[in-house]
Amino acid sequence: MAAETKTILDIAREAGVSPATVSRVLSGHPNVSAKTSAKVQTVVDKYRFKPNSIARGLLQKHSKALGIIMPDIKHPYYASVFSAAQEEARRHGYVVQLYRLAYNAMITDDFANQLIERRLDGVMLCGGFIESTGLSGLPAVLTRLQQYMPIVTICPPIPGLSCINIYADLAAGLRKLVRHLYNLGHRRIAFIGATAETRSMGEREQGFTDEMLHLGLDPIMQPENIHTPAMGEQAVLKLLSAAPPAEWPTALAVVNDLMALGVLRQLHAMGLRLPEDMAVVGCDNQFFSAFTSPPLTTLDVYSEEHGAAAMRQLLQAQETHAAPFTQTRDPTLIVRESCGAQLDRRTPHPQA
Amino acid sequence: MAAETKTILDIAREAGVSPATVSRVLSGHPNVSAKTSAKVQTVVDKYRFKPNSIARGLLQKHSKALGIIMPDIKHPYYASVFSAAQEEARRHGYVVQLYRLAYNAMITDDFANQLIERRLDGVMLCGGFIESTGLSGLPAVLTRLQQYMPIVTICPPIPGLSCINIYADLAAGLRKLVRHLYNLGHRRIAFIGATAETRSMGEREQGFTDEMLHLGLDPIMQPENIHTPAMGEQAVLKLLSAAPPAEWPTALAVVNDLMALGVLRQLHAMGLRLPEDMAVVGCDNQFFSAFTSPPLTTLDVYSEEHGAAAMRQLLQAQETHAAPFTQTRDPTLIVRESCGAQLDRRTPHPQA
DNA sequence: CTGTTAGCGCCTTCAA
DNA sequence: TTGAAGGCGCTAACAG
Repeated sequence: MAAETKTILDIAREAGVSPATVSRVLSGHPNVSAKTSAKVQTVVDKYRFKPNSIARGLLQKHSKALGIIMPDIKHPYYASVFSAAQEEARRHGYVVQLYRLAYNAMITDDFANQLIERRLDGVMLCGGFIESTGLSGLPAVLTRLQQYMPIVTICPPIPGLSCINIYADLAAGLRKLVRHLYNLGHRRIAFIGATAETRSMGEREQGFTDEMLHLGLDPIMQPENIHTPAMGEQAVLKLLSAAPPAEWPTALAVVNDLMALGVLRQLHAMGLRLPEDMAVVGCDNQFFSAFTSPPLTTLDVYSEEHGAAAMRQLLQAQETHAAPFTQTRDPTLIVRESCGAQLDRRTPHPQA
Repeated sequence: MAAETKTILDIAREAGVSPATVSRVLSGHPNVSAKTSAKVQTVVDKYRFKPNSIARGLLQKHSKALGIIMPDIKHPYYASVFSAAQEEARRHGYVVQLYRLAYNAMITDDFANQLIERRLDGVMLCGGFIESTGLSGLPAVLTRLQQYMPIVTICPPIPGLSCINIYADLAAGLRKLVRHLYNLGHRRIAFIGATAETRSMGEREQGFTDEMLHLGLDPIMQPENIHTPAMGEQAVLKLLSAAPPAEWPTALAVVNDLMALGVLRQLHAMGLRLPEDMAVVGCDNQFFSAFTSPPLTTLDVYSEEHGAAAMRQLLQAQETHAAPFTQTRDPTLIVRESCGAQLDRRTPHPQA
């Protein structure tokens, strides 16, 4: 391929100038006479010459490439973050590279080395092992990586690591959700998908439990480590078969909208009317959440805004060695029909 | 950042050998004595030295980076393709960069130049303008790009362009879908989302129409250029308000599952029972399609398989200048409940 | 087995 | 305003 790619030297020769001059016109350097510039431009156009950005990068010590590390681009949450981040990077002349890191995979030294060898200009981390609560060398690896390039994370702050950090306060979000259900008359509320394995999931659970206790209610927990639609179905089955219908919760808070997909389906399959017989709320406000039946009440967690903001900070961190900081925001409650908010309030919901 | 990055020269000096020797141990070259190798390795480890892959690339004339061009990574179809392609590339030591190209945006010379300047080792194109049916300089731009790097496309073949090409035969898929509905007793079937703007969408429409005519039925078309859930809602509204209920179609074939999301919702909102009052089928078999209500009968189009296969071909095309070829496959019918296949066949569906 | 030499393609002083 | 020279960090001959 690229059979006989011309170099800046070829162009210079043919234009009868020095390579330095060609370099100058290529980069729009001011000190070139209009005549010389035109002469060079002609040859450049003739061969559609494209300077080798790799060679340029070698000299200027940058790759104009940023890494994005996430567990699964097929998950709509990550897709949103990635998409917004890519667009922001592009606007600044950078390309993004995706590095997949499985949900349960540690960032090994080898993994970090890849990023270093590629001389990335920065790295954005989102989800996956970054969120692990387990003991690990995570802060150490990232601190080392950070000596080579700026890092920004989209997740609750990592203890022991100081870097730019942006996230949605999911605990606050879950509190909103619980309060909302409470105001609708619900007293027996279950949380589906509880897990302490990752911090962002742990935060949801914490927010739920805190608010329940605060309201004097007994939190009903249905733990699950995996939050797929299929697990949502199973979780409902387990939860509801553990008690007689009279003792069932009247509302279900699901750890995320993806899992809620399965919850809704299972509830339908059991012949329950939604939201009359059972209210359901989710979290993440995915593209499909307005189109479930019934449409899902959920939490907007600003995936795109955070992806773009994180990228902006990363770009900025390269120039100004800005001090690490944490930025957080409370999710917004999106009320649709699955919570039953539109039901006639004069017929109060059956209470515990 | 990267305060005082060591170079191979520093390592060589400290180890008391030549840079060439360091290079050799780094790349596992055989001709190095165990003793020297160990000596060098010690110094390498001491400084956690990472060779600059950019510099290496400059010499070896490769970037070990591949470009993936698609319109919207948030769309689950593209996310699947991208995800599988990334994984395949990674396994071969390559990174992938995402280049977004809006649905209706032409691949300009500038866009192609970016790829060339980055000295990508190959490019994969999927969806978007690549699929445009309009007159355009598309083959010209891509043919030029192809002089610099191998190209593989995932879409129906582009007239005037010769490159590796992988795709699912959507026309054949739609024929399957229509026949399936026909066998279930449906005679009035509408196609929602018809458009000739892109070839892959045009193929779906063509397959639908062909099979309807073949069966002696009158194809009912509801054209739409945009295939989002929201447009699905509107399309149903338009279609059904154009005729009295007695003349409504009994089945709807929707151009893709995303749009079907809105179709299902609107049908629910109108109080129709699904699939009894109206059968619905989609296309693409997205992750959510098994969890709609009712679960959607659809077509598997091998997004992941094709993403991985395309990447494999791209990698291979670099070494062996393999001749361009086209590979296609018929989508698989995925029967779920939205088509009514599980309904009691003894009570035949109301006929036209 | 190891070192020397010569660049990869570009940019950036420094002189002219 | 322009050119010459040196080097970014690495590897691939070619000697030894």
